[in-house]
Amino acid sequence: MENKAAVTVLAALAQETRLAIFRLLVPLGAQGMTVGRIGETLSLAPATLSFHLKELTHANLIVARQEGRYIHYSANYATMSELLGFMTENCCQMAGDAPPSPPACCG
Amino acid sequence: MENKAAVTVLAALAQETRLAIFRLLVPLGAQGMTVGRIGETLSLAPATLSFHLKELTHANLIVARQEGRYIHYSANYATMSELLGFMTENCCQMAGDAPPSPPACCG
DNA sequence: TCCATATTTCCATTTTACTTGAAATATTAG
DNA sequence: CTAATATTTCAAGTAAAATGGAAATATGGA
Repeated sequence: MENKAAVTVLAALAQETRLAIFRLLVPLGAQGMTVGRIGETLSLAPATLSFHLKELTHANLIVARQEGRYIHYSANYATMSELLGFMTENCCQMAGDAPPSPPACCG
Repeated sequence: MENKAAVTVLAALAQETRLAIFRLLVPLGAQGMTVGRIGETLSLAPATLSFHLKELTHANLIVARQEGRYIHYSANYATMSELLGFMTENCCQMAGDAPPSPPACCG
């Protein structure tokens, strides 16, 4: 993952409503949840919800799947994993330099 | 780390200039870098840089240390580590439910 | 003290993000 | 086809973030 892509993913998660949506979807696996039910659960106006779903989709953090007349959104674990990889990489690359002590995130 | 704190940290990193500042500081360990040199390195106007340093400081991602008439900023590994913990926790808590397959970020 | 330099604050401007009602689109059921 | 429901798009308003010039503050050196 590059810098720009990381900013996109971070920006998508850096918003209370979107983080709530993502966290709601994560435990549900590939089945996900319909737009309507997400809106009910989090008390969001349809247009507001649709806006945030588009943001998360654009960041590739969630994925849409049509089923009947409903659309299910589910978390995309791969992107989350890539972001974690990017951040860990940045956090730990300094170990090669001359740091006073290795950062905690490097285990 | 709670949801709200996570949003603050994510928002601090979800901006190209701030992510660049943070990534610049990470390999330097506790010594960090002066404001002036950060500004030179990234070609930032003093007011712009100061604004972003404040944002990163508020998120507790960087720390200031005065040395002579210079101020050195350095990365705060602890916050980075907490954020990674928060995200991993969220990413992997679903393993207890009924997911089709464990997400990649859970190893 | 007085000067020079480093950094921040203030302020105004511009840009970008968020919200929501209403209209449009899409899909299924009858 | 028509009606009903799910979701998105449009448009317009409000709020928040980002930028940078100029002034203010702080620190060390002469």
